[in-house]
Amino acid sequence: MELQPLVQRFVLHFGEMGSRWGINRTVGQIYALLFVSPRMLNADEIAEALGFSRSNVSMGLKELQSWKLVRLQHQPGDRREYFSAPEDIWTIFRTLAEERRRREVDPTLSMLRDALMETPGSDDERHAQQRMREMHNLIELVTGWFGEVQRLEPDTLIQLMSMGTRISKLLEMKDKIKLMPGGK
Amino acid sequence: MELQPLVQRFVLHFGEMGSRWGINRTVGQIYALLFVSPRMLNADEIAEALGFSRSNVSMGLKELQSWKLVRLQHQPGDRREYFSAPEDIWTIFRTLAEERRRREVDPTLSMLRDALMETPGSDDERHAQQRMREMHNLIELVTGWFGEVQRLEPDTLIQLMSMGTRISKLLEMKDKIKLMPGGK
DNA sequence: TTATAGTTTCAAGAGTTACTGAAAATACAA
DNA sequence: TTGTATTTTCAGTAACTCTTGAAACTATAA
Repeated sequence: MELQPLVQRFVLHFGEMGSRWGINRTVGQIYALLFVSPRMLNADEIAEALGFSRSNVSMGLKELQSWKLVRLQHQPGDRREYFSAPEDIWTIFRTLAEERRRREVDPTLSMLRDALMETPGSDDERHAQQRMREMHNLIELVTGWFGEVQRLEPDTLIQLMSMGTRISKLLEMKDKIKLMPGGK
Repeated sequence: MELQPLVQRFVLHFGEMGSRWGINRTVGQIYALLFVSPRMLNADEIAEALGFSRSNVSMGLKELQSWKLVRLQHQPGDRREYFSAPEDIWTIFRTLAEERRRREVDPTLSMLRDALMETPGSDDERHAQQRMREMHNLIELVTGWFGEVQRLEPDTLIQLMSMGTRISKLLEMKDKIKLMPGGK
C-alpha cells in the first residue's frame, strides 16, 4: 500500500510531534495513519505503509492500546487483528486527557500531598511548602474542573467554548440575579 | 548548599516528570529548584545543589529562558546572573500553555490548513481530509477558547472553574432569558 | 589597556531509547 | 494431536540525546 501524499504529510508530521511529547515517532505515525484511514488496518498493512518492521509496529500498537487510543477488532473470516482510532474526535481528546492525568498529574498530586503533610524544619522549607501548596491547589482546581467539564455533552461544551470570554459577562449576570430581592 | 529533604523529593520528581515531556531531567530539576527557592540563584549555586556540571546548568537555563519560564536579574555588587521562577503560579501556567501552543499547536494547525486546501485525488483522500477537518476544528475551538479565557482575571477564572458542570445550568438560564419577551 | 570573574560553546564519551530480525509463543484449523 | 498463520518477546545494534571538561568568549574592574 503506497501512502497518498496528503496522508503522507499528516503521518510524518505526527511522527515529529510525537517525539516532542513522550511518544516516539513510530507510535505517532501509526496513530496518525489509523486516524485518517477509512477502514481498520492490520499490523502488516501498517508496517508496509509506514516502512517499519513488523515487530516495531507490534510494540507501537501495544503502546497505543495501553493509552486506550485504539480499538482492536477481528474481521469475520480473518484471523488477523484489525485496529482503528475512535470515530468521535471528542472521545479521542477525552481519552488522551484522561490518560495523561492518570500518568502525569496524579503522581505529582500525590507527591505534593505527601510533601504538604510534613512539618517544615526551616524557613526555607516553609517557603518551599507554601509554593508546593500553590501548585497543588492550581492543579486540583484545573484537573477537577476539567474532569467535570468532560462529562458535559459535546454540544454543550462547544457552546460553552464558543462563548469565550463572554462567559464572564454571564458570571456577572448571575451575581446580579443572586443579589436581587427574591433571588435565590 | 545541601538540599533539604522536602525540596529534594520535589526536585527529583520533576526531573522524572520532565523526561516524560520533551524536557530533560536537568531542565526539570533546575526549574523545580527555582520554583521553591526563597531567593534568586546563580548558575553555580544551582550546579552545586543539583550536582550537575556548570555547563549543563548553563544549557538548561538557556532552554528555560527560551521557554520564558525564568527571569534573569543582576544583584547589586555581583557580576553573576541570578535566576528565578515567576512568583505568580498563574503566570507560569499561562506562559507554559502559550509556549506549547506556539511550538506544537501552531505548526500542526498550519499543516492541517495546508492539507485542507488541497483537492483530494481519491475517496480515501477525501475521507482523510474530512478527518483532518474535524481535528482542525477541534484544535481551533479549544485553543481559541483557551486563549480568550487566559485573558480573564485569575479571580474570575477561579470562580468559573469552581463552578464545574454547574456552568451548564448557567447556559440554560441564558437561553431562557434570550427567549423571554423583551430579552435581548 | 590587562587581568579576572563569569558564561557559553563544542567535541567526545556516556547513557538512553528505538528498531530490527530471529526465535518463541499463541491461536486456530484440520 | 500436528501444522500453519499470526503475534510477541528479546538480544543486539543503530540512532539519538545528555553530560562533561576544556577552550573560547564576554563583560567588568583596576
